[in-house]
Amino acid sequence: MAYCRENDLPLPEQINWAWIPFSGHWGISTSFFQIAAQEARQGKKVQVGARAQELAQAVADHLGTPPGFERVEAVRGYLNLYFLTPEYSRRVVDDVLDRAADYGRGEDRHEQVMVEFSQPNTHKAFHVGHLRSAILGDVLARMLDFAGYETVRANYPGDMGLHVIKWLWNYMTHHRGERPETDITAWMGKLYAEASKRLEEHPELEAEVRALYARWDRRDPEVVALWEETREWSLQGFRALYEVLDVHFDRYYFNSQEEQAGKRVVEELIAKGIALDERPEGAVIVKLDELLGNEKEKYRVLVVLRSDGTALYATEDLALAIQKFVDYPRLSRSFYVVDVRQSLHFQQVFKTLELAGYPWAGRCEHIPYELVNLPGNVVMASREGTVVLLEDLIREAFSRALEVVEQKNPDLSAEQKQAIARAVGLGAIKYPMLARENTKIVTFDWQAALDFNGQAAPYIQYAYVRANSILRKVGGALPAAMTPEYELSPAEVALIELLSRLPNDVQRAAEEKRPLYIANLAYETAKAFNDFYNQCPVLTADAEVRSFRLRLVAAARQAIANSLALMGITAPEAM
RNA sequence: GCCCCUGUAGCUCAAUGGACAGAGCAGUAGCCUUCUAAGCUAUUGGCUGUGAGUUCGAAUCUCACCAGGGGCGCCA
Repeated sequence: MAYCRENDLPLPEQINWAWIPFSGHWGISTSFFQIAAQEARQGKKVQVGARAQELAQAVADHLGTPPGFERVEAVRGYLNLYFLTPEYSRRVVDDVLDRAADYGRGEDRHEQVMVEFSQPNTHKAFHVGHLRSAILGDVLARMLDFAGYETVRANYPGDMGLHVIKWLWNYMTHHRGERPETDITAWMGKLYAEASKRLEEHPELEAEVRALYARWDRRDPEVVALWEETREWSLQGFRALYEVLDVHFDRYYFNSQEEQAGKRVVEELIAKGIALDERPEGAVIVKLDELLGNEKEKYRVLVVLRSDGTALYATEDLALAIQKFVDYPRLSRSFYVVDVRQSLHFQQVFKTLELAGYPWAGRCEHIPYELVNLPGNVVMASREGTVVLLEDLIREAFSRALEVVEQKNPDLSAEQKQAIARAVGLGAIKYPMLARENTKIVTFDWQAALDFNGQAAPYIQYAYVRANSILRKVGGALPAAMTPEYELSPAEVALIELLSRLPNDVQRAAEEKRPLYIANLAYETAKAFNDFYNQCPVLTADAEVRSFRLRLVAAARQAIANSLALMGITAPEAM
């Protein structure tokens, strides 16, 4: 800046510093293309590339080598400032070790946010397609919490609807008195699929289902009692699965509880002139584009109540959105992790609430994600039988991981092997759902899901294990904080640089709701560690080198553990 | 008809508007008396769907088109 002023050059609005994008080199860089381009526009006859390099060189000469930096160079229009590696290395390693499990954690923002995710339907199976919302939502909540937000995790099971009535009908007519044994959710799903099949084969039986729905509407005690009992079975099954997945919730909302409240909200909308009551010929609708004066259709029409007066999903969503802010008045954001097909629906609901005058409506946000399909772009649907049940996937992943650990490390105790198999199997399941854009379809196939090599969670866990193994061999306390006096190898510099990125990437991932950034960083850090592991002996190195490297290994282990924790993946002590 | 998402190596995916577009898998050739080989090294593989535009600079932003997927008044 000073140099520009002195030399009568156009001042850049701000200097954008970026990391030098070469591995093994560590520092910051900026470019001079903008200034050169500005000059060109002002009529000076300059060739932008060459002029940028000229400026970079001039500034490099002007700067000399500022304190804290090792050297400064001008390359192809870029000005690169290389850190004084020993000092920065010490700072990063010390920081990681001092803050330990909190390394990467952001400052407390004094803001409360809610993440609603998972929304499983009771009386149905839990398949791999449902897994994405559970894992994505869980990790978003972990990231937001770690980034410094007070985070409320909410679940919203669909515990009433036609699917439940169908299930109850099938149970009452064919399974009365039966109870689920193990794999509750799979059993519930089986009965639901059976109900769908029966009704498909004998459409005349629909009348019985309708009659049962009417009994539910009257709150017939027998139906209500059976619903309550069987609903609890499903919820119990879900709790067991969440436990295995290490996914937890602070708050449960049920759509059965929002039904009446939703109807009251609709009454209010009608009274305010927002909703149009076309009953009995039509439904109760909100003509959003008309209300907003939009020329082109954008929000279209939201149906908020059926013509027969019964509630829809939208009815309940209106009530739920309100309920969340009643329960948590401080909420600065209310996130909905729901698949992308419901984007329009949520835009409509939030816009309707805004029109109704709820001041927080703009703080609701839908976080869309794409589906998990089967090869050939086949959508998972219980009715079609095109599903991979979560129970089956977990069982397969665990047993496959157990096989591998038996082979790799036969001397461990059976208990240890079980724990490792769980950690590895679960990691292998979660990672592929996190290491891609939310808006990209995940194609599930067994082979890829059970491949423990390459860019996958086990690779990252293995790096952790290797670091752990070195430190275990040494035992005792780490050497005291120190600045490395020897010349660090490129592998060491690259590793330290990656360790330093965690805090920044946590913020970025939380702001953009993209676990992908953490998944990538964790993998890259593990890769850098393996590189280091192969090139830089630790235990056999000279005393001073050994001491610093031990600290570096401990820091790497910590950073990897922290990013795995952010992804809800366990770091095993051995593998 | 309108709107949204996706299109990058044979396959699955990365890449704050910046420096030679990178990984994994698959293929090929190697590395275990040395901190765990679930690892590492080397090598093969690309007009980033097409065409314009903006910019000093585009996989990235804008527009048009092509291809695939999804959503659009009483399903959830």
